[in-house]
Amino acid sequence: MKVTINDIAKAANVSKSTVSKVINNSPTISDTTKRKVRQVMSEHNYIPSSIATQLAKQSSLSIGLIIDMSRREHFLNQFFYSIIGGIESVVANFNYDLTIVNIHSQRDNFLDRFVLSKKVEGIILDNTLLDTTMANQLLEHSFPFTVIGKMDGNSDVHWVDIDNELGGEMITKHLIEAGYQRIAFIGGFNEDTIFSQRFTGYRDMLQQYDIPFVDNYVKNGSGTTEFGYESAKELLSEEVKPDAFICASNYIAHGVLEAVKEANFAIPEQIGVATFDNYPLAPYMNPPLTCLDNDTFFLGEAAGNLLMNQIKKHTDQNYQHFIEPKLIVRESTRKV
Amino acid sequence: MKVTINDIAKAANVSKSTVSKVINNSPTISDTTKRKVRQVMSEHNYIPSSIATQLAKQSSLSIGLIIDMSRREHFLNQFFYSIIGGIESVVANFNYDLTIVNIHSQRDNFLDRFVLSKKVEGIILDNTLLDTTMANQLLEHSFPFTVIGKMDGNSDVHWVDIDNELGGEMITKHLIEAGYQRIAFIGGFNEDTIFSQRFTGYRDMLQQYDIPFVDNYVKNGSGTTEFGYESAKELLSEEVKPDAFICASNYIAHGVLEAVKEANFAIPEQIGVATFDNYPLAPYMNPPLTCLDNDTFFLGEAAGNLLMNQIKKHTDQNYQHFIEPKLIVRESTRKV
DNA sequence: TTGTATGCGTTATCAT
DNA sequence: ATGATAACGCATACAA
Repeated sequence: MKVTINDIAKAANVSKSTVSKVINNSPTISDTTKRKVRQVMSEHNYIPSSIATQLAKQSSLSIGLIIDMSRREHFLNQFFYSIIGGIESVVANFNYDLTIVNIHSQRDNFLDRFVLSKKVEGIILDNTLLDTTMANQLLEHSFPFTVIGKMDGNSDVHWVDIDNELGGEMITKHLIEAGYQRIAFIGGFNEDTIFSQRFTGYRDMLQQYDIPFVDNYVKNGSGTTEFGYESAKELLSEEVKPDAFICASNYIAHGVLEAVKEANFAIPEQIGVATFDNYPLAPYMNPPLTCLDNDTFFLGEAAGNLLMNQIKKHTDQNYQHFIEPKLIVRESTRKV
Repeated sequence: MKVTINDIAKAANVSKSTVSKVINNSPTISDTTKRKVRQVMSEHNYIPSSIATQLAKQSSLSIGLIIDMSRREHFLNQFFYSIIGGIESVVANFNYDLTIVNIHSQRDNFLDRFVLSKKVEGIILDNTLLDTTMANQLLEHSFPFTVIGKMDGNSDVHWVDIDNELGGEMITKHLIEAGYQRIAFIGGFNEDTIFSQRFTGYRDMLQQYDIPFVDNYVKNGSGTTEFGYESAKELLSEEVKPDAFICASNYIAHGVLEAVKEANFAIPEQIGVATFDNYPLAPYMNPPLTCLDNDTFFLGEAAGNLLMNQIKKHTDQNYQHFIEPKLIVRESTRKV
């Protein structure tokens, strides 16, 4: 049933090294032989064993994307599909493919399972999955890896990240220039890097415009609709209300929208609302929401390129870089 | 730098077959030897080569999930993450892992690339990616595969699907029992299997309740917010308006909601709105939307089990089955 | 241009 | 309980 290179060699009356050379289209084989062998191969429905090739070439031709499926709420989850698409689009050019590696237990040693066992030739993971120790281990083994998300502390680590700080600046600047004066920031927890980076951008931009930073206008909490609703409601009942809200997530934005409408303020005339992370329904909210858009397909591409360059030993002049978000202005912040 | 089973054998003063047996925890090796060898292995930081093991065992320990990334709009994409989670959760139990295989060109022969080359031991794909010819080819090779989505025509094909027809029935029945009489169905194109199955359920349930089927109450078109909006607006301006809308997608639902509010009808008192495919923001719409919920993690699990049973040659009594959707009743259809 | 021999790093069979 | 040796299916250096 199973047909190997030997069967082809016999059937074609050549040696198996000749067959191998035909498979790899070696220039040292005559065209007539190639034709003959190929003929036999297709007659016998022969496809070389990928595993045997891997062993002989000492290369698995696949890379791993490490994820932690248990964290359902993770920022990257919603963009999983497009990130994978981006990664795949580049590794496919090298005939590599992509293995999804889920981390199961706390100390799931995917390093052993995939890296040292040579099951994959490189990995992509996000910065929450990698501490400095592991990064150094990988570097010692000179095992190719790329991090999604900024990594501090080691200038040899290849990473690509969305520029969340810039994003925070952009969205804040937009609101200021649109004419809003008292901008609230309804966000997540400080421990969340993405949140705190965005928050930093917000804070810096206020300063740049000499707008006083009001401690009370910043709400920390879970990224839920309820939290958005409660926060906005609370702020709107104060003496000096905010006139704009920056929401750390769409859920929060929904809650804020509800609260603002309930309090009978007009959006965007009286209150502006902007949110991070554009999503398909954002243009169809009432009013359509101004968002920051992240090109996560491109993020995946960038990560893929960074990794393949390491694998192929191409030098990469710039292996730590940010991807700029894009501001999509919609009705919800068109004050004028 | 690279340490193999031979190095361990020498260092431990045993033969490499002994080392191999220790690796595989063979009962024929004495505990003392095991301890000794394991000691040496960890000292040398030795991890067996996955590729060599694969070749020797003739098993790649991995399965493939075939997808077509170019179809960004495909129904299953939004559930990609949870489907993968479901699949991974079962294959991981067998120490298998999951390779993402993107189909690039029209006639990308993933059959050669992955199936015949033995790069993976089984595949999961959706029914739009597989015609009867290919299914038969796979069956001939007795290559394990599982289809996501119903496959007609061959009783040997393993598949699992969401019961969309039942879903259509459930949502319709709910509306009828909630007191709505004239139920419109705003959907996609008839060529879309998912849509037509749901539509069939809708139609059947009307009949079951002796409610006349009004041709005009069914709108076919793209699943966009615009289409939902226009369709609802049109229907609401008729003499005998519908008093409920079933929406084929969340985008459509958004459009319908807008149109209904604009026409100043009260939801759910005057008009009921229900939609397929529960999504995170559905509970936070205004009003919260009644949805049909599909457990896509479970769908992935089911597909994984169906596949692993084939690979492990466990007989599966029931290898074609539906997953029941769940109706989540929210404010938008609470007429009374 | 083609063939021979050997290696890739394991597992498995059969002795011992 | 352990070891020698032959697979596993291909690639490649070197010889012819």
